[in-house]
Order: sequence, then structure tokens, then C-alpha cells
Amino acid sequence: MNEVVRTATGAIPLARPDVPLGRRSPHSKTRVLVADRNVIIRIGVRAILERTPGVAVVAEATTYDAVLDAVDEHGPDVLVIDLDLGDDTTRGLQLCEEITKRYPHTKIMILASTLSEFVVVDAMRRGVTGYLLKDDVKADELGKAVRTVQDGEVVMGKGIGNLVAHSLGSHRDIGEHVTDRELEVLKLVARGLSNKQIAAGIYITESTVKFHLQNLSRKLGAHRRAELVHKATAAGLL
Amino acid sequence: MNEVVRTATGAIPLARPDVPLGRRSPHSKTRVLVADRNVIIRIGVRAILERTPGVAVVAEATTYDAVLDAVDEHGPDVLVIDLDLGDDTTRGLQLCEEITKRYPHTKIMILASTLSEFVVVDAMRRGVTGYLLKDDVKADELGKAVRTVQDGEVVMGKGIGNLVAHSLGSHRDIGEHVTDRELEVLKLVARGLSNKQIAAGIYITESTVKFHLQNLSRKLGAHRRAELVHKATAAGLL
DNA sequence: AGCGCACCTAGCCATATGGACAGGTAACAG
DNA sequence: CTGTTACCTGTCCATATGGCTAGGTGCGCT
Repeated sequence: MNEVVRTATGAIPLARPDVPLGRRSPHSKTRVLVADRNVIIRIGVRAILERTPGVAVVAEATTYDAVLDAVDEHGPDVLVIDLDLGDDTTRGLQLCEEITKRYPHTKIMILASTLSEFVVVDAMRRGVTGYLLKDDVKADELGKAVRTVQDGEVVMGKGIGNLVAHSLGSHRDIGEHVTDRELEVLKLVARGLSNKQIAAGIYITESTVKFHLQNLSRKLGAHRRAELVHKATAAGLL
Repeated sequence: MNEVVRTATGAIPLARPDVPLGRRSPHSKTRVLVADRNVIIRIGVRAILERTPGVAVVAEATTYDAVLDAVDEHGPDVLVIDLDLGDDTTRGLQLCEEITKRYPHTKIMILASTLSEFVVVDAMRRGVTGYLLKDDVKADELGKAVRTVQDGEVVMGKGIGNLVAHSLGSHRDIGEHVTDRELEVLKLVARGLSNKQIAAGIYITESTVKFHLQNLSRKLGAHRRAELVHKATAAGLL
């Protein structure tokens, strides 16, 4: 039943055939691209998917650029990706947007390590159609989810749907963009610097530091810098 | 709680033979127990190890209790484990200590998600002989590491060795135990409560809250509560 | 009994912080 | 031109925080 595991780096089974934008023949397999920086996860996902009937992993990628190249080269039906590929989470969101625009045939399913209200909502806006948590998925769910996503349906892990619904009803406009400068200040706060030290460090006044922190606090719904650091961490900003 | 997960093929390779404390015959395989709450990781690690010559995965476990049962039942040569099995990291460390005491034949290799100076040093003290980061390992390293650990050698991922050395030379006595009360206060700090609110919440005075925070700050080497939250998160305390 | 440890309390003081106000600039899109 | 956005600055004030010293209790261990 197993023994399906191929070589680690994985020979690419097929040269890309004609990839029409419409639905493919029911007999052809769902072609999947797996993107994760972690080998163990890549191999694990590959092993799980390849024991799912009608699904085949055509390539793996470990960086944002590699994902783009691989999508372009293989035109997969589904991209299973952990957004945390570089040190810039925002980059992952942009990537999703770009792929849904340029390769509408390729559906995106996020396989995340952590649940971030921030990221989920943003991802949905950018055309992502699936969001699962690594720690939550059962082995068989993953295969099913991929096929469901390919059919254009939305798949969300338990609790995630509720989260999104709750967020949309929330008073604060979540998903509000965190600016570069704010992030810069935030990182220094996390390192325990005072407003004065931060100000001196990046050549702005203490007033401005406080200004950025006020905005950050509003965007993340925090009222103390300790909470700010906590929520920012949970949101994958640090 | 959960049961021990058996092999997918369903065959339990061997009823446990006599397991002598000394080295086993060079022809017998290194018998591995994989413990991780995440299916993808378990399958990934299993796939990687099973393609390594001379290594066989005999069981999987997803909870602390299941690990203990499985070690007792299978007497594996190596336990590959992510300490983050429950919501109590400390429990994982205790588990390691117990296993090295009661089953000295079984070597322990930690396969962690995050690098925590705190945990690494503590783990070493309790007889753990390997520490790798999921995000760092190459596929072939994992197999090698398991065999190396079985031979009684210590394996540490890149950077981890330096970390340990640096820690030991550090002025602050790292690995100093964080008490229950401190942890309780810490969690409330992370949620953005003021000292006064925390005091009222757990029926102690503000002075005591500050006392606990002072001790925590010393133990984690932080000087501001934002930094405290940051480091505590990195140390897996939150 | 003596010891260490977790836990709790008090007071003092300089400084940091949060929250509010009311502005300014530059770049860029419609 | 007008509106939006990121970015920057200032002032005001109440409160929170960090750092310190100097105690107290109860518990388990030797």
C-alpha cells in the first residue's frame, strides 16, 4: 500500500502536456505542486498525496521564486503551499495573488504551520481556495482537500471558517496593511528597546515611534506592547 | 488518549526480542520510534528513514503517554521525537529523563520545530543525545543522524552546538527553572494585562506581580516586558 | 533544626508608556 | 486639482513599568 515514495529530490514524472484552461479529462490525474521549505513536510505531503487515487505530485519548490518557475513550467492543477517560505510572509500573499491572476487554472491551497487570522483573511481576498493547518489535518483529509480544491470549492480546516466569519463581523478592520516602517519599529520593540532607543536607532523622533506603535496597536487590536509582540508573533509578523 | 499508531502495512515487524543493553548485531536494523503530533511529519520522517539502509521505523506515537507505552512495548534503538507533543513542553523533558533512566538502551533524538536555547540545554542534561531542527535537516542527514545517535554519539544541527557552548559560557544561568506562578503571570502579560489587572486577576498584589516579572526577566535575560514575551515565545513557554 | 526554594508583600523613585490632541511633508492615482 | 497613503513631528498628562532594597510565609530535604 505504501512504498510509493520516490527519490527525495524527485524526478519530474512528466513533461508538461497541453494544459487547457477548462476542466481536464476525468481520467487524468490531479497534478500537484508542493511548496514548503521543510524537506520532511515535502516528502510527507508527497507520500500522502501519492497514495491518494487520482492525484500526482509533479514538482516541489522551496522558495517563492521556485514556486513561480514551477507553476509556469508545470501548470499544476493545485498548488499546496506553506506561505512561510522566506522571512517575508507578505511576499507569500503577493505570490498567491500573482498566481491566481496569471495562472487561473492553478488552484491554491495553503498548508500553514500556524493559524493567523491576519493571513487567512488576506489570503481569501487574493483568491486562495483552501486553508489547512498542518497540525490538524488527518492523512486522508489532505488528499480529499486537494481534489475538492481542484473542483473549485473552498476548503477550510475546522475552526478556520468560524474564524473568518468572526473576523468579518469584527469591529476592527483586520487585514489592514502593516507598513514597512511599522514592521521595522515592531521588531525593535520585540528586542526590548525603549521608544527613545528605537528613535535614536532609526533616526526619527520618539513621537514618531509612538505614532507607528499607535497605528500598529490599532491594526492588531493590542493595547500594550507586550500584547503587540504576542499578537504580531501569532500573525507571523516577527 | 490516543493509541500507538502502527505501521501502515499493519505488520508489527518483530515481537520484541531480547533487547540486550549492549550493541546489537550489525545485521539487525536500527529500530526507530517516531513521535510527533503531526501526521505529515510522521509520514515524512518514516519515508525518509525507511529509505535509509539499516533503519526501520517500528512504531509511531502522538502523545506523551503513547510514547512511553511504545518504548515499553517495542524497545526501540532510537526515539525520534518532537518535544511539543502536548501543550506542556516541560512534560516532554521529563519524558526524556524517564526514558533514559528506565530504558537506557533507547537513545533519544529530538526533532524540534523551533530552536530553544532553553530546551536544548535542559534536554542535554536529561540524556538526550541528538537535537535537529525540522527546517534545517536535509533528507539524508536524518538517516545518518539516527545511526550516529544509535552508536552513542551526540548529534546536533548546525548552530545548535555553538548555541550550547555560548549558553554555558553565558553570565546568566540559563536553564534556570521557570516556576508555575511565573508562567501564569507571563501568559497574562502576553495578553496585554497591566500589573494591576494581573494582580486582581489572580488575587495577589501588584508588588508580587512585579516580583515574578523581575525573576522572569532575569531568567530569560529580558529587560522589558515586550522582550520578555518575545523571548518566552522563542523559548516555547507561550 | 538549618537550608533552599517558591511564593508573597511593601515602599521608593526615575523613567517609559499609552492615549489623546493637532498638525506637517512627499508621492501617487483618479 | 483632490484625495489617499505612508511618513513624520509636536505637546499634554495620567498611569505603567523597571529596578532597587528589605522583609515575610510555608514546604520539603538533609
